[in-house]
Amino acid sequence: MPPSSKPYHHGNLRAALVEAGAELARSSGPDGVVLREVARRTGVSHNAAYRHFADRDELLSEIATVAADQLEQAMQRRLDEVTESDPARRARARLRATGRAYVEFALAEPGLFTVAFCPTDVEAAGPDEAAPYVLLGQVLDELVSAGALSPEGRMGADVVCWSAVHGLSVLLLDGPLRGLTAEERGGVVEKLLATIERGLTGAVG
Amino acid sequence: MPPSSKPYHHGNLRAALVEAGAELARSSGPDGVVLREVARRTGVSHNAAYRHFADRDELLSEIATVAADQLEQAMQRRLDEVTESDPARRARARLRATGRAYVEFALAEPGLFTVAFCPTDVEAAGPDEAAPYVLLGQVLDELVSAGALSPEGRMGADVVCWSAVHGLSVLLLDGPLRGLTAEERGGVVEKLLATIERGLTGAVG
DNA sequence: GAGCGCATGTGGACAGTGTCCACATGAATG
DNA sequence: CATTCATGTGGACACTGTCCACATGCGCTC
Repeated sequence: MPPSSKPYHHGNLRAALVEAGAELARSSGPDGVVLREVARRTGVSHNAAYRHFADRDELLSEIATVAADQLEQAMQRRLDEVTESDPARRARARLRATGRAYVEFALAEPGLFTVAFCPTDVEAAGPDEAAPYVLLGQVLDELVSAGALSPEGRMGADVVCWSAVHGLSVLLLDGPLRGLTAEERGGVVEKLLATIERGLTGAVG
Repeated sequence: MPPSSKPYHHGNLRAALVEAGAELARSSGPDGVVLREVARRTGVSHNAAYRHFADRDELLSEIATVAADQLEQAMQRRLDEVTESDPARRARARLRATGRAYVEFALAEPGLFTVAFCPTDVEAAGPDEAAPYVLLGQVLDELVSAGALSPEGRMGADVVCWSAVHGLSVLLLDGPLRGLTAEERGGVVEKLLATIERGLTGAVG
């Protein structure tokens, strides 16, 4: 039986709900993910979701995973665009690309970005599980391999980088920094990336 | 007529509502600020608030101002504790104290901190109005006066510092970094502050 | 000092939400 | 073919923000 049509009562309701919810999240953020509206869009009665999710929160946290994956993919795309060949310069460029992509995604997909980080209480998993975090860790490891970052400097560098770009994203999104022009935003992002890079490696290349 | 008792229908209902709302915000964050509960706690009927606020959002944004003021006061207190006398070292210490106080407040008062930065749509005011932002700007100016930060480096430094501590606060609060022990948190905060300081000034004192 | 107006507070209503319940349906199993 | 159990339905409840018509009484005007 092809996964299209309706092999069972509805077929893959769970996936359909997550998809509809993600669409809602994209356009309206966490508060836009209304259980009854998700059901409506999936062409199913309210309550149907309760056979697949204990809670609205459980659906939200599933959507959050989807959003985090999209963020990671966006970062990966930007990473792949780096063409620099000198190892140290390459690692530095890839670090900057990571940060740039992060803020870029937040501004391009504010709803998804917000959902990706909305407190969910579910999954007591540490930061190691978050896909974007893993990616950042790899890039920092490259920096160490290239000799641009000392092993001592590597410790906790993840959190420093992440905090900086995440904070900037939030402040630009709905914090006091919204309203900046695209040009101003660009300058601020570069300044932040340069500062972090210099702070971690002691120089900027 | 003393502002106690009830000089008019209720007296200063507006202020009472804001206070009750702030209490709710402190214990339960933005979603905890429920119009009807605020009214209940103030001993007034629901709807009464509508004579003083157009909207729940308008009340929330008033509470946000209160929360921002408390944040600023907490930062100011920590600033005043710096005793270093050498100008450059003093300015650096004060910058670190500012950042430390910011994260400290976020962790100590998560509800108020979140409310202080929840998107309110009201007041299109730029970042210049936010009290904590002004404080940070002053400290950075001290750094320039003390010769520890170049005027070019000063440009945009506000945003860099703010982004870093804000991002860290958010990630520690309900992001993937919650669950860190107090000790781990302390280490991360210091690492972040040192990195920013080195990135801005080129050295760490 | 009497009377009135308008800001202030009240009670009721409505739509919308998340969640619980009892019930319906039908695919898979014996 | 009958039964079972996961899956989906419809109705209900408590709760929310917001709008409405109405009540109340302070402060102004005559």
